[in-house]
Amino acid sequence: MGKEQITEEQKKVARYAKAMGHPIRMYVLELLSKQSCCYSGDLSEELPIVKSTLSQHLKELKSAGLIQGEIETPRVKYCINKENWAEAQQLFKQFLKI
Amino acid sequence: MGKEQITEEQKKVARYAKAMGHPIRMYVLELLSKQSCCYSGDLSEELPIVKSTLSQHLKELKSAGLIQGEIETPRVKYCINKENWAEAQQLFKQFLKI
DNA sequence: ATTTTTGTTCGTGTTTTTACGAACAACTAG
DNA sequence: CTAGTTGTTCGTAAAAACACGAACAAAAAT
Repeated sequence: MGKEQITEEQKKVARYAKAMGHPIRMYVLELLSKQSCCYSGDLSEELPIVKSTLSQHLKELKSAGLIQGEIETPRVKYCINKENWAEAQQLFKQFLKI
Repeated sequence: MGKEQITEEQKKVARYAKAMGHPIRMYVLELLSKQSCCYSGDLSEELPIVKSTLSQHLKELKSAGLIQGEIETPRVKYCINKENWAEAQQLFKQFLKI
């Protein structure tokens, strides 16, 4: 077994891909990438999961850097993290050669 | 909590993304998408994992439909699954709007 | 000062993922 | 027939992902 050949870029794409690797999270990302923002409650109404589970998925997307949350008491407004979203677009574009 | 709003396309992209969601698998996919084919042994030499673990990752990629293996005794030649790779390209392109 | 609203966090349990080494399978070479 | 080569599968273990309900937190409304 040789030395590590895996690049930082590959790690980054893998990290983003992992965050995208669940239907619920894909749904959220697709929605946010279209309209840029929404409230957690709106998602909760549409999706077949309890709010605590949704909260976990949003946390996962946040920790991957793909979204960000802003408190607007008593609600939380979630938006695409534009900077990282752009990076993800770029990385996937390169990777997929599209 | 409302009805299931998640589309089949979102499930498909999530499935592909999940398969891409590990650095080792990203490495393999990127290599195969460039040169179309390679032997398992070549990968094993380059990557910092034991062969059984590599075999598991290849199995995962295969079950996601992104690669396919062909026995060339005593070796196994792995290639991109062109049809599904094209579908993945298409789906990500749509999803990322790139 | 309560109650209500909106989400997060915590505790729990189940399932899946990841990784390793040993054992096995299939075919070739000596 | 016995080595050797190349990968897969099996057995195992540890970590992470996923989902739920209960409890909690923060601010607004009554």
